[in-house]
Amino acid sequence: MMQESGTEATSNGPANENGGASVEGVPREGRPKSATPSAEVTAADLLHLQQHQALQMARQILLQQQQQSQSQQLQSQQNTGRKSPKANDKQQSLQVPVSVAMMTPQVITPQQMQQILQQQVLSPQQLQVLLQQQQALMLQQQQLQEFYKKQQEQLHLQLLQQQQQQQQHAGSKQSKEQVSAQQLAFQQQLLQVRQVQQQHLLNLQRQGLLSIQPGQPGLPLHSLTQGMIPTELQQLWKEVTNAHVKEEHNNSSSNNGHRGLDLSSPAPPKNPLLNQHASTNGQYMSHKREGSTLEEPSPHSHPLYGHGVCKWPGCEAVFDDFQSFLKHLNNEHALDDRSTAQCRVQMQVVQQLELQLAKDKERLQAMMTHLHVKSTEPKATPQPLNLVSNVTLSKSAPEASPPLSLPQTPTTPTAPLTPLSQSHSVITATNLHSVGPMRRRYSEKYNMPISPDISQNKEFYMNTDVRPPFTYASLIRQAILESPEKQLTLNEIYNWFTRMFAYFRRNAATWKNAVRHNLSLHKCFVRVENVKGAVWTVDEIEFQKRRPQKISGSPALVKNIQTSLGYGPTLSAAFQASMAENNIPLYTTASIGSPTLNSLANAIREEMNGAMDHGNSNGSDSSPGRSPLPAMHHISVKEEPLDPEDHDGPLSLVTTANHSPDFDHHRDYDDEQGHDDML
DNA sequence: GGGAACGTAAACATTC
DNA sequence: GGAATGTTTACGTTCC
Repeated sequence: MMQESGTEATSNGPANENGGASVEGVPREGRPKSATPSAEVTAADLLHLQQHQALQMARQILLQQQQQSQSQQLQSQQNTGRKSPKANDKQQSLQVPVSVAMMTPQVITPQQMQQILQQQVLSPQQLQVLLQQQQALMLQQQQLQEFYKKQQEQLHLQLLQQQQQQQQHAGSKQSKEQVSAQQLAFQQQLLQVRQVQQQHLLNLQRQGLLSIQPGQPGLPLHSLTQGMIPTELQQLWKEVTNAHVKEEHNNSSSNNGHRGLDLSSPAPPKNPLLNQHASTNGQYMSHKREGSTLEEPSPHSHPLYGHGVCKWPGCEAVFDDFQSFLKHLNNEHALDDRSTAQCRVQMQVVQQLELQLAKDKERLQAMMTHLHVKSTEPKATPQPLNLVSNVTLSKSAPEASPPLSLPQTPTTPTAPLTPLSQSHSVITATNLHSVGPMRRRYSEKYNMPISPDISQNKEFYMNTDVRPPFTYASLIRQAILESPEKQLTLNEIYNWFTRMFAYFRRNAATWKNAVRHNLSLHKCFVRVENVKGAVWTVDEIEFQKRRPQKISGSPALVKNIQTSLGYGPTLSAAFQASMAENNIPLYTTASIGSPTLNSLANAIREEMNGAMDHGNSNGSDSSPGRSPLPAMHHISVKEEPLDPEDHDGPLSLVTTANHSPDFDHHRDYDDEQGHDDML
């Protein structure tokens, strides 16, 4: 009735339980983004801490150097009495900008820090990796510190020598040059530290440990991802060197030796960026080809120009002609801090996308591997015939729950392990979400048990909205037989459906009606009045009786088994080609797992024999046309040429086993009559 | 092509 | 009276 749709919302059991399952399923994929920023240490924090430590250390060293130099100058001044007080003031003024310059990049406002904290939340794993790399970096800094100490000692020695010279008659100019040279060396070392930091940071970014949100070109990017960008370094260096230059100029000295360093000079705008890229990320140049954007692009195309729109991130300015765009590009997107930051952002975006792509590729590969499909990469390996035979058999006897197969159990919802059919063995994007009617019905045919499949692919069915390839009758039976008392109320059957299959968590009106319809329609389902109401049980005899067709008695199947090495007529050419192209080892021994072919064959033989023995003692349910005996003989015959190294062999065996009668009945039903159909 | 099994929809009755 | 449950019929599809 149409009331189903109305009752679904208020449905007692199914809706509640279903809702619970659904709710559980949703947060499963949730990501711990809700963690409070203050509760976790971010990469930015670590980086700032590290930078702060390094700069503090460097500043102290510089201060010590300058203080030493200053004290010695004072000493020499006191000794010689030549130095004027002005010179002393200037010498003091020298150290101030250095200190300021060293401190400036470390200044972060609380708002910025909060922004950083909100954006740069790391997981514990990422934090651990980050800490390890931070430790390595700190080690480098320690080495650098040792180097600085050595430098300081050398400087001290030189100053002592200089002092001796001064005592003789030399002026203080040489001392200043020595200090400048030492500071120059220090700055070079500092640059190296920065480069190491940047490289380290980029590595972190590449590893996904540090993600910079696009559209935040402010301080987080400015001071975190780049550590200290070249402009800052230039500023720092300029302040240091200009002080010297100024002082030396004031002292009428001409010493341009340290100005030969590129960074010391106010370089034209292009160079710093290029240098920055070259120094911080060599790959960036090749990937982004940033230099090309600064160069004269080809007249007809430009990476940043398309459809009359500037493709610079966040720009989207429209231009009538290319020249206007070029003018705009050179004017609006010239090299400055903003453009640099935007480049960084874009680099982050690209890196994140690449990372995501790599992850998705890996996931796809894992999925394909799990599904025994070799992805989209064309394979020249021809598909063995056994595969084709397997497919044929699978199609002929689709529902197959191999009693010995598939030892692994999926822990994640990927795809059903149990071979079911050609359409379910190979999960594709189209059939994964098959929402149509059950076009493939397997469990009903040949009395294949569905319990192995359900148990093995429980996670898959529970979490994936894919229609289980079983008939309603089989599912109902399974639900009932899984119950402790082998009886369930209708509502409990509903619950089982919704609990076990994500697919049945929707369209309840349809499938519930079908369940009721099946319960009433099939004689195998017996309604029993119970204390707590009516319950449904399964009459196994009737259940086995229901299908007087197929498998053993099916000439087609027998033919398929006999000619299992041939291409089955039911196998579409396209599917064959696809299988061959993708080298899909559907149910080879590799997919089966541990059992060797011989042991597998023996096991199947034993199962068959046992089943036949069982069936011989109970011929009540056997129809002449359903005897699986011919199939058994075929199995034996097919098994003969099996060679453990022959890849053609096992599949026929496996497939035969796959659609062999209900082995699982041994386990599920204490072998009551699970093999009746076989005879 | 026919029969069987199955899925789906629906009408109707019964029970709670 | 409404919802849940159970029965039955009809029809289309798939498979053999």
